[in-house]
Amino acid sequence: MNTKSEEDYLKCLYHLQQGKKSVSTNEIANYLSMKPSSVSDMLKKLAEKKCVNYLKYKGSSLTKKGELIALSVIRKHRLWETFLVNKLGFSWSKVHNIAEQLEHVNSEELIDKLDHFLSYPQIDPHGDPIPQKNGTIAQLNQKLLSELKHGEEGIITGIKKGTPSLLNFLDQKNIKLGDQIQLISILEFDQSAEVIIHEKTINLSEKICSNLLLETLND
Amino acid sequence: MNTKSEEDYLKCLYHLQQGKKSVSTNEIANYLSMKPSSVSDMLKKLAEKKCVNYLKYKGSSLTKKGELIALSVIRKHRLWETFLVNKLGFSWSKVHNIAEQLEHVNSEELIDKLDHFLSYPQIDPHGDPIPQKNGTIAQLNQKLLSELKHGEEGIITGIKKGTPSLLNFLDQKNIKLGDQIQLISILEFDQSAEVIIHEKTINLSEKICSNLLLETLND
DNA sequence: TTTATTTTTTAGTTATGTCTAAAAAATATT
DNA sequence: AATATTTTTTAGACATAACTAAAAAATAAA
Repeated sequence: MNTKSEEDYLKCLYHLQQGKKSVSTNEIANYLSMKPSSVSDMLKKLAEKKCVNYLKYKGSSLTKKGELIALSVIRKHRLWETFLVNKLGFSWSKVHNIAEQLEHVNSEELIDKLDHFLSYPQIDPHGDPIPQKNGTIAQLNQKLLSELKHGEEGIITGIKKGTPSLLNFLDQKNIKLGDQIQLISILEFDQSAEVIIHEKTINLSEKICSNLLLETLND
Repeated sequence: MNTKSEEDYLKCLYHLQQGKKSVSTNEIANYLSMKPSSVSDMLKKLAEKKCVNYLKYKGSSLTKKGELIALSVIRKHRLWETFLVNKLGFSWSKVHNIAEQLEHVNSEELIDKLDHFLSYPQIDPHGDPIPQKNGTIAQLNQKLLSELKHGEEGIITGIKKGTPSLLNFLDQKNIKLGDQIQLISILEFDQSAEVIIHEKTINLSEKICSNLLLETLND
């Protein structure tokens, strides 16, 4: 098993590594609000555990083993965030710190059952993909609601052009960032959309659909 | 804030103190599987934080402050156990270790919302009372289902005389320890009972009712 | 009541994970 | 290419919370 601290470093490395081949000690220190000397120590330790590739003075990267651990922590984090928002009614923006704690609770059965309880979500309320148990993680696309195909679904992650009247409308309908939305059909005569949100079907005008940004799964 | 370790000691002291005025260092060490010397150190520390009354060589007890902390940890533990059993479908007997971890997650808002999500339960799946937010904790009674008043409810915590046919019947109806059950009415002609369990109303014979042990709230 | 036993505490050690300060390596500047 | 600057590592210190071993206090037995 890994300590909370080790898990935090691996997760950090995963996030910083995106696109690059290696991450510098200073970057990690900065991200975790720690001193570079502390980071050196931990990198040495994680290298011994075969979780990171570490070359003195040359930066570090996750091994396959380290990556799988990082993904499992991210999986737990994002499942808990989904739970906090969808089941407990937390707002999208207040769940991070709590999920930071919950992600370190150690029980595979707990996560399996939580995943089931949440109906195997693939995107968290921030619109980030939830890694699967086997470590695969979906690539997401940002799309407008108006660009969705019938049946396709996504998580609301932004508004293209946020006029007060649009924000007001969304607020009144209780449509928020992090909400899941599924396109059912588009009516021909006015291009308005039938969508399912909050487990209810409603109709949204073309103008609204072309202003709602979604994160969607790749097909 | 208190460390996980401090919380474990306070909780332990709460449990060991029931009925007594003070608890010996050895008892605590034994309960927590630690060496008495470690316990002495921690008691000194908790005494400085005004959480325990500690007299060298004379044993220790919780202060009011320490008791409130202990009760809040126990509250978290029992709410999480209720969640694990009632929402995630864990069996009664497998939740303790997970709740041991979850009880140290620190967020008042999380616990408030969890409490609401669970509909403010008063008894956990083991039949133990859940402390309220203000630190009050109900006294429970053990009763037979047949002794309940109309509308009264309880948690199944045992079977008086467990014949194979009774166990078989309960198993077949999926009635388990930790399940909540509410008495609706008793039919006059055969003394059988209408009860609500698993959100459904069913009828149980007098013989079954007089063999099911429940923990119930005091009136 | 003196001695033996048990309990508890103190003193010193260890592992984890942080820190500061100084040294070493890598990178940038002249 | 030599020097200056930045980055990274090493070395040593500290807090937490455990440990072992030895000393001190309390309790039990002779």
